[in-house]
Amino acid sequence: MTRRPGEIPLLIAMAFRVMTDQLHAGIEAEGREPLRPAHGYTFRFLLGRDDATTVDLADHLGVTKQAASKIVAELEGWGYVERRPHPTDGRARVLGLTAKGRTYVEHADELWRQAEDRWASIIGADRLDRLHEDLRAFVDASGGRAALRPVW
Amino acid sequence: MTRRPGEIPLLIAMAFRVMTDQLHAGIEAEGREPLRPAHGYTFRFLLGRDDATTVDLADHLGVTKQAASKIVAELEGWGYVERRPHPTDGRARVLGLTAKGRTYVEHADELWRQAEDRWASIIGADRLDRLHEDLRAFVDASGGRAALRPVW
DNA sequence: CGCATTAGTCAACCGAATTGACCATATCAG
DNA sequence: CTGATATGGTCAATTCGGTTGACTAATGCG
Repeated sequence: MTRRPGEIPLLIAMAFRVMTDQLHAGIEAEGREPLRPAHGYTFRFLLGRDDATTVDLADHLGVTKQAASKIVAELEGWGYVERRPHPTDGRARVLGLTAKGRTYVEHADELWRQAEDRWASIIGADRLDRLHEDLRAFVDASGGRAALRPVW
Repeated sequence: MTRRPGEIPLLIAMAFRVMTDQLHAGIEAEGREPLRPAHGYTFRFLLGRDDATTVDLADHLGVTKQAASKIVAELEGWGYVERRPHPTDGRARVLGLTAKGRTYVEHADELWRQAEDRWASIIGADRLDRLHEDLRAFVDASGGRAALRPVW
């Protein structure tokens, strides 16, 4: 088969767009704060670790600590995230999800599941699983953790 | 298999990042103008049609006509694109690739091929083909042509 | 102890988009 | 044919999300 070169990245960009748009539509319909993908990735990051600082988040997102700090401030203002003093380091603040934050993540997971299910219903769950593996393999092989950043 | 919900979009974003970064590295190494993804998509769009106006491009990219106009102006300044008067519509200008623009596209195709080959060498060409189909199926089923826009 | 490093903030700036106002040409209804 | 409306394009101001740079305060290693 002859793939047109450059088509895969284009399709990837579009697929990402479609999925996030679907999620975003779901969120907006609920009259929620204007949460952006970066916020979602922040939630997911904080779920995993309970000792993360703003600098850690910045590193994870692939942005400067100032930018990460802004994001955190926003989320804190909306009550999704809280900053607690670090137990041992007087300079640092430990980030954590509030109850509201955790509730939101569960809700978002449901929406993601729906988006993924839509895709699965088109190509089949097994192929979606394989696609998942292939994406993972490519990303892992390419330095493991690509910056998440704005994409153009 | 239990996929973690929300992981696929994350991986998609990362995969896109990785591919475009690889391409960008190739371009930059050649001391070329700072071409961005939007420029690439513009080239690809103009290759297909020879009667496109700035408004058409804006629609394709999913941005305002002002934004598209800036992109075109930039590309025109670098000699990749030219604006000719529209044969029948006195307001409009027809966009077209210059020889330099077409040469560039061929070159970019080569770089894309390389990026895709890298992926194929990891997961196998047949799986990449299938992945390509699956992306296409999803995008087509979701309104066919998602806006290309900034992705977060 | 002293000095380089690090977490975080404040402020200025930047790039790439947006909105809004506008002009000139096209198109359509009467 | 003419007048109203829609459309392609430009100019200017603003917005948004990020960056760079300078700084403070706490850390931790020699």
